[in-house]
Amino acid sequence: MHILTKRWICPANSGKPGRMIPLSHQSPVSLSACHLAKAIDTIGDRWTLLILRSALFGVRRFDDFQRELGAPRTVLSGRLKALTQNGILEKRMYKTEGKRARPEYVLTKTGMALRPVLIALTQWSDDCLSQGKPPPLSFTDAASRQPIKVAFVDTSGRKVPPSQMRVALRR
Amino acid sequence: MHILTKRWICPANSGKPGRMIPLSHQSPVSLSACHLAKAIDTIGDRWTLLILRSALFGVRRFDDFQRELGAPRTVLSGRLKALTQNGILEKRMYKTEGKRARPEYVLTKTGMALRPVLIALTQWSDDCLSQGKPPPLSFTDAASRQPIKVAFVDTSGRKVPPSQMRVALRR
DNA sequence: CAGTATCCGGTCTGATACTG
DNA sequence: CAGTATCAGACCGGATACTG
Repeated sequence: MHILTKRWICPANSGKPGRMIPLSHQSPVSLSACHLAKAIDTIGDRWTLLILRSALFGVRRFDDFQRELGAPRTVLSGRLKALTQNGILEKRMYKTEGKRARPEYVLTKTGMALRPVLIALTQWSDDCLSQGKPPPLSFTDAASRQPIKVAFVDTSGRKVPPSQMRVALRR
Repeated sequence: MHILTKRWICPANSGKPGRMIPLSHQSPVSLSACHLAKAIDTIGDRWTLLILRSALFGVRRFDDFQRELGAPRTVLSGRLKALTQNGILEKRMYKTEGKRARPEYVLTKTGMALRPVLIALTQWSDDCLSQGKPPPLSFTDAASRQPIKVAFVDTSGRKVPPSQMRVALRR
């Protein structure tokens, strides 16, 4: 039916018709087999994303999430449970001197691995959504103090321009 | 109250307590001023994200989206309208020889700029969510044919390890 | 604190049908 | 095709209260 017969290639879209992603009537991968779709099912929800935002900023306690997000407690409870079950947050007991233990929700390794996603989203917002407003946060390299961006890199660690990126169906 | 008094620094979390993001009771940026929160409000919704997934794979027509996603037509209609109003999709008329014009929804430059976000999400899913299942898609450099990853880079285009990344509040 | 329980009005979802 | 119309039911948002 289309390009997929041999191998599915997705060039960059520069706005010029010739370089546009070719029209297709169906994605190359079914929703049920698509890893991206699975990720969307797991964290692609407004409250869940807002919780992850706060978590990346160091928020860990139920009432801190609740106060900051203004989410109904029942909803927050449900989302934290789901994130815990999916291995993105870990619920653990935090004990301080003299006080009794309290639960806290901490990002697991899997949860921390979402950082590039959320930072890429932040930079998209900085670049495309904010009309003139300067970004309140800056991301920098600890050593050089230069600004950091999210971008495509090859195996040697060199930046690859988006126009050079190709998507192919695994054989 | 916490680290924010001087400058807010967010080191990497390697799982070891000493390197964890410090506990905070509140994010350094209010929800209303946060660019990330704005992005979440704009596209942080299951159907919207699934629509963007299909759009990046070249789907452009109403019924193609509907068939692939199984979304209620009313919902799909609403999401496409919102994405168009937010400048992420452009609704335009596509005319083919002899047939009458039909509408199609094409990613704008702003929409295409979401590609790193969705590819980062795909790679997160590949790395953390898929139990053994190999990813159905591969992302490569057109020239070298090497695999491509989403990562942090500095201004010189060199990859920066996540542990070197710092977040600071703009003064 | 950290939740669970309950209630209510509203929006979203899902299914099906209908129109230009 | 590309939508709008309609409708029942689920889920959400907001409030408040209760418990360990």
